[in-house]
Amino acid sequence: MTTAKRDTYTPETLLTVAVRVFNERGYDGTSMEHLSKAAGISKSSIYHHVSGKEELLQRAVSRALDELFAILDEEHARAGRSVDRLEHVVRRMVEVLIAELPYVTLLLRVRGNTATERWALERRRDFDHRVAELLKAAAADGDVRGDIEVRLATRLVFGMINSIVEWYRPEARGASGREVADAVTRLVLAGLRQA
Amino acid sequence: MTTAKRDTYTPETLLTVAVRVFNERGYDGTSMEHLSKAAGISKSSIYHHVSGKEELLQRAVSRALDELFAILDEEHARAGRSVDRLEHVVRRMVEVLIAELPYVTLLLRVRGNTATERWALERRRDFDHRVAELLKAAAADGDVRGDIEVRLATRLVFGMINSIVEWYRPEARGASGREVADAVTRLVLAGLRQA
DNA sequence: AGAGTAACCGAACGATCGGTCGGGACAAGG
DNA sequence: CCTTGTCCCGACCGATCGTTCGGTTACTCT
Repeated sequence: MTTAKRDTYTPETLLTVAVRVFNERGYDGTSMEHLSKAAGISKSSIYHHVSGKEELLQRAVSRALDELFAILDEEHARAGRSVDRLEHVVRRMVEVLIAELPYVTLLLRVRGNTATERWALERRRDFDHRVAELLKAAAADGDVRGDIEVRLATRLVFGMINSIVEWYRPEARGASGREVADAVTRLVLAGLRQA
Repeated sequence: MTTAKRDTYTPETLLTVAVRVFNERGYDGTSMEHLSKAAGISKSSIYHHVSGKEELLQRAVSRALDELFAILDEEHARAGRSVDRLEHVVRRMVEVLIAELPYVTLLLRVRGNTATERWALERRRDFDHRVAELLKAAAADGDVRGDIEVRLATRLVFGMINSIVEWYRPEARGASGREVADAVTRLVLAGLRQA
């Protein structure tokens, strides 16, 4: 029983199209008409696969959040010196962000207009706090410079990492995911580590 | 002839309200009904002051762009060693971003759905290129590390700076504008400068 | 007081929004 | 062959979109 169906849409394949359009036009700027044009099926047919526009958003941001939270469960993020665990998390965040680029992009742009968006914002805050605690622990160990506030540094580092979604394009072979992860890790840790 | 009118709206004061709402709900997610509620006047009254929704966006992003471009004309951005001019521009970008927070926030979120948005994106790209050339010159002087591509570093630095709009709130006395500018400049330059 | 005008309003415009509905095309299984 | 269920469609729903319009209020100037 292999998946030998006709080339028809599933909720997953439809999501791929929807997320692309959401990122191009913004979630609010995307109508179901836009989605139907991009998917090549009628507007009403979309409702055969998903309950509506918001379910597509929910599926997309959930996927991104799950991948990000999974980083914190990895071995190198749980054991070892705090500053090294932080380095691992930073590197993996960049890698996940690039591997799941459209989904993370959408996640980082939600504004909180609907219940789904507010739920996503809340989970994002949870994740941020977990990483902030890592940086705080590294500071307590004396492994990062003391002349920049931990809270401020966390936000700036997140800002740099998250900004990748604004310019990274996998098709344009400017820099591979690994190269970007290297550069970010080097730049951030060089700026943070105790001289 | 001082401006001793009644407390009535002008295009400028209306813009202040509109930009606030745009940032809360997103431009596409904001209806003229939302604006009228926030401004305390009727929907149709808004059209007495401005030609429509898009003019408000145009005024806002123009203001942000003008302030940013003005940085490049400042003396410290035009004379001296490239790496020092870069440091000055980075610091001033943070300061302008904080001083004109709502306007720059809106600018950084345009997606390109309308002609106005596409024009804003183009001017932003111009600004980015100007700063990238500064970093390139500093690299040619041997003042910044050579193991990170200039193009990549530019984008990451812009990412860190621009991310400030996502969390900085002037009313919450967490860190003053100057403190943030200090931290960013230190973090960025420590990561960039040749060891 | 009267004229002029800036500021504002409620009602309504056509267009588009997200979503619903009844039914048709088509492949699979008997 | 006929049923069954998946997949899809055009037509349409009430609501809301950005915008327009005719008209009223309220302030300024003479």
